Amino acid sequence: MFNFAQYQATPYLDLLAPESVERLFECGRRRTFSDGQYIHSRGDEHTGLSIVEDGAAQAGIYSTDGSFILTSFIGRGHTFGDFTVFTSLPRTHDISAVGSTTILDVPVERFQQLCHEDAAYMQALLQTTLMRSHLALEMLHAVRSLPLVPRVAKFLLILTPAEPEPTLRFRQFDLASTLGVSRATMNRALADLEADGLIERGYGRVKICDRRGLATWLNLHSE
Amino acid sequence: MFNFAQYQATPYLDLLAPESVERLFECGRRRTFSDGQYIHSRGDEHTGLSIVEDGAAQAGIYSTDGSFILTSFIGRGHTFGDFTVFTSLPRTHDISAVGSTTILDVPVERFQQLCHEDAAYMQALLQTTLMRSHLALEMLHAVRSLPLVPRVAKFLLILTPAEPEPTLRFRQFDLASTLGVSRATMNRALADLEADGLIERGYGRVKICDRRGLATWLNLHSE
DNA sequence: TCAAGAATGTCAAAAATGCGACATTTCATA
DNA sequence: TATGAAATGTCGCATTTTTGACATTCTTGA
Repeated sequence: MFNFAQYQATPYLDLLAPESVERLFECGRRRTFSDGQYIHSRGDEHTGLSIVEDGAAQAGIYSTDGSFILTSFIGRGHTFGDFTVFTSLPRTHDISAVGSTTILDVPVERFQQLCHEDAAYMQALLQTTLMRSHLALEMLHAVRSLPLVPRVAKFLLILTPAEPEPTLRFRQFDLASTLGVSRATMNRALADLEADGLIERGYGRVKICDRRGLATWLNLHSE
Repeated sequence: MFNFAQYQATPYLDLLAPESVERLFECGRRRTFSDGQYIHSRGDEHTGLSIVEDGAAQAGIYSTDGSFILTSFIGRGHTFGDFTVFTSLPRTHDISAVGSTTILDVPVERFQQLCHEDAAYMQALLQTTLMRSHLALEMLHAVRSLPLVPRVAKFLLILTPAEPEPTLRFRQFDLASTLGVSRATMNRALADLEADGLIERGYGRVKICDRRGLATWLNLHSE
């Protein structure tokens, strides 16, 4: 259910039976977005559960200086906006599409009704939420206790999607903001990891060459 | 449901109807702990949902150097161990009692059965989990984007319980580890906040004099 | 294909933080 | 109540990181 070595949560849709997914699809409204397009902003009052049907999305917060602080990568089958369904929180993050993306929006009342009819919807949501919460806590712990390079490694493992390719399409500037360090420092850390053959730096992207190898390296260097 | 100014999540028990709480109490086994006593450790395979019936607990991770990195304060009515019920994760944090504390342990199967009988148990759990997840993400964002003093302020707001008294019984050394800074730096930051009359430093404790004032101060200084 | 914009790689000076040390204060308890 | 242990307050000095700058490389679109 939870793959430690991969540092990735199981998508919501993968926790539901195929027929439940089918029913969910019937309740939602589809919207498509092109690469980089805004899906919604932090502070929006618009409620509802959103599901990535195809493509992917990024959740984070834009700073005033133009940098983007990434919080999570939302792959196919994952949800966002769950906060708005079960608490009275507004949207807490800026979400934008990564590649051509289809989002399924399920209105709050409709989703709550589904949960009422079949507890599996809520249980699956609780499961992904717990896993993602765990990952957030792991990031929090990393940022406070790990030295620079392992810290970067851990963030890369958590934030980089396994599918469709293990690449984070991010400028080093944004990656630096995401870790709370400067671009120069991030560059040095990435150079270190690249020297060990664990990642590859590209123009506007970082590729994890060997996910398992990086995880192993991290275990060796996190104590 | 969620008090922004207070940065505190609603306890699980407060989200349940009194009769539901009653039933839950009948399913669990009570254990009492004295101040500082271990409840369980990170890595434990022991499963089950734990609820703070009386007193309080701290969740965090012990470092090899003896410092304690606090992740959350678990007040009366809050749960922990939720990970073990709905995912296959082991215990992810070290938990210890704060003051004289009574814990209610509900076995996994028993709790799952309750959820099956009444969806309210799961919904309430989902709600607190989402709120706490939100707080974790806020801490994560703070640690990456805020300057030292506001960062300390935000952590104090999130980690310090409102009840029974707004005091964090922590050495500056541990507080420093929790924020990922040195004791000297923490001391300077606390001195700053104290000079503004927002907190009071004590021996082994930090007191928030004016919670609302601190929140207001934070809003002014977090951009 | 080429030029302009954008991102990376790198350096030196400045700033912030960590580290170790030590005096002082507070607390627990003998 | 006296004493030792524990925690705080502070001070230089060493180290790391940031900042700003600039050359280089890569990408995109005219």
